[in-house]
Amino acid sequence: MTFRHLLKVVRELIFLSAKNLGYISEEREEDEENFDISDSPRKEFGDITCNIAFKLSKSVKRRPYEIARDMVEKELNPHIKNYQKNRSQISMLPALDVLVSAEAHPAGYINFRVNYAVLGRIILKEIITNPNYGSFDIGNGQHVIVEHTSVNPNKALHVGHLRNVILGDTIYRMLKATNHKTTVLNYVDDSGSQIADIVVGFMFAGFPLEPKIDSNTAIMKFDQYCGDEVYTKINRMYDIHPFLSEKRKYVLKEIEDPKSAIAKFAADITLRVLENQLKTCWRVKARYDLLNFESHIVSSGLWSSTLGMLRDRGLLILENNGKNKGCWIVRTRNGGDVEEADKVILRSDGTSTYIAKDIPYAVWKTGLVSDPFSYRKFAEQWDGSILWSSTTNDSDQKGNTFPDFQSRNMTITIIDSRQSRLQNIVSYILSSLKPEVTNDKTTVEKRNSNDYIHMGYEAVTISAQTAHMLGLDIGEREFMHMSGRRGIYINADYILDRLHEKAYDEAKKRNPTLSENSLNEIAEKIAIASVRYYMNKHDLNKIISFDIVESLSLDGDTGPYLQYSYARAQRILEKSGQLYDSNVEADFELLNENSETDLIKLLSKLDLVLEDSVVTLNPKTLARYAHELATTFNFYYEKIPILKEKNRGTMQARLVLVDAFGIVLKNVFDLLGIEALRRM
RNA sequence: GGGCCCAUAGUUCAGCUUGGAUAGAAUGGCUGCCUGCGGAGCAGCUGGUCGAGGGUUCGAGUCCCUCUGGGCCCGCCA
Repeated sequence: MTFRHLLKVVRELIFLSAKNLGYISEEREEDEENFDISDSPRKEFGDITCNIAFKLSKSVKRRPYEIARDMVEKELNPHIKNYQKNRSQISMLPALDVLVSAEAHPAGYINFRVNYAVLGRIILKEIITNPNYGSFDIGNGQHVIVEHTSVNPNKALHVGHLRNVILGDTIYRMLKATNHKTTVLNYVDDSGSQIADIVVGFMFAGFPLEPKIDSNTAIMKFDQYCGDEVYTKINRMYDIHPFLSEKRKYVLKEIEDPKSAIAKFAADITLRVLENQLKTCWRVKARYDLLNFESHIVSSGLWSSTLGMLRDRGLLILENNGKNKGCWIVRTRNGGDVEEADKVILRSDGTSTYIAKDIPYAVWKTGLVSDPFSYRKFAEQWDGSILWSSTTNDSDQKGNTFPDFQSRNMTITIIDSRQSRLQNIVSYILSSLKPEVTNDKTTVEKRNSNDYIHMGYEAVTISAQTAHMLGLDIGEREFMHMSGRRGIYINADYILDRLHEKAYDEAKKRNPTLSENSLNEIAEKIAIASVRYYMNKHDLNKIISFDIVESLSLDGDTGPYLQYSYARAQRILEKSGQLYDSNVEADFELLNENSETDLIKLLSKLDLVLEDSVVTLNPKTLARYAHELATTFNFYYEKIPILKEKNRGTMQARLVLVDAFGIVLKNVFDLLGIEALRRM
């Protein structure tokens, strides 16, 4: 019995009442079901509110208030008062005793009041006894592929990448909690020109293979060294030293041949950078199931077989005229009303464009081809799971049994919205390749719209203030876009380290006797919570203007604030010692303060919130809920004494509430990838 | 020129999907609250022509249209 069930029961009750009074006729049932049941915006309007009277007033030709009053007096209140009699008509009937009354508000709403003694008893008991409270079945075991991160392996992650990693990992956690089978992919573009840049830097521009170690600074991570030093500098050197540009072309060509010495060197570098990048991803508690290497798409034959398939279906066409003469292209003006330029897939010299490898990859993901890859174990991750890697060397997979990575249900690709156009093209190609299921229209519609989802989000930019701090001139602009090539970005580990230091200082102030180890452990968890909450709480369609000063704050609407409210609750439970026994029945009628019933109501909404977040693929909703939980509890904490309460029964009931709050918040933490702390 | 996205308090953002009752946080500024369950907190004050103009509606921050300002994309770059 959660708030979701409660809303459902109220809906049934309203619907039944409206029908009994003739407001809704049998034949128009479907149209008339379009009314809202939701929680009331303000306490004085009760707990649950319904706008059906507004919706009916047109067809019934009476004023909303009259309809509302009629329903309340003749049907709703009698039902609520005598709910026992109506067992046969209303399902889930235990819920009816959760309602106290209905009333018609002069504005036209029907407002219901909830019996918190009953709701509290049901919901708190459920929370305390069910460790998975909040998780429920939306996915029905459906297999969903989530691709995220996919950072070119020539640089360290910056805060923009962090948004991708964290959003992706949170989506994975949400899907898992709602009974989806999940496979998380990380695509490694190991054959692009950015790799060539690094190789040129090492082999022809004299960059040492190991970063220089300053006497007083820590060793620079290799991925950071490649990105900060080699990549940005080599890009400036091309203009000055034309011979390096020549070398770049040469390297690019050599990389294509897996047996060449340069290809092997490039592969070593790629692997080293990748391992460094993964450390950062793992640090923020992301995890993956599989690494897909771009080069394997070619060497496995997936590339050529997909090309063949596209040609056979007439999707890939050799252009004979115009500016694209001699290229193999996809005509992207689908549907007729959108006029777009055709997209070149193969250049006239036979080489492939940037989007090209995305197509076979998407085809592979959605299971439109049988799996051409072999797999090997790449690493064991922090959560104990195996990270696999694609390989084209069959001997690698000897004795390995690996999961089925392809999904025939749904794939979600998380890339920032600058890639929207390309993702639309990929999606269009996939839907054209898909076997038609013409006998079931809804299936076709559902498949085409839901199968391949691009989850886009806006970029993380550098705020004006931070840009000034970094000595960047941005004129009158309010923010500045990051650029890997130009070396304009804020390193992810750098931000995490600063947060760690700050959290360490704060924790030491409060816990002077704790060991260094414990303090560092706490500081790290606070740093991660801070950055994960920050990335999750923003709207996907909004640019994040990243400000270093503001992002280092540990107060207010931040991850640490959430952790703090959890720690407070745990300290109460800890101190209660023998006084609290979660197995003992409590008298929940004693929880009648507003601050208590507000909290109970909020706790009962977790599954509603989770459902909303999953259906709309929007972690923000969950993050906001976590914050609301924390503020509601903090208010309660300040206002109501618990351990100092004289009445043992009241104390017991309050302790149950505190315990339940902790469990719910921790479950939300698990979804957001934040660690709960008992002490900080 | 075409497409996508954004505009709400000094600042950073919720609320818009599904229209409804007095537009919410955080932060900043000012003011209170620790011998009390942890002050990484709580309370109060301050602060809003919801970018502009039309339209739909009994009712628009929310839906539709136009405009303005800003960002991104539109390559045989990646």
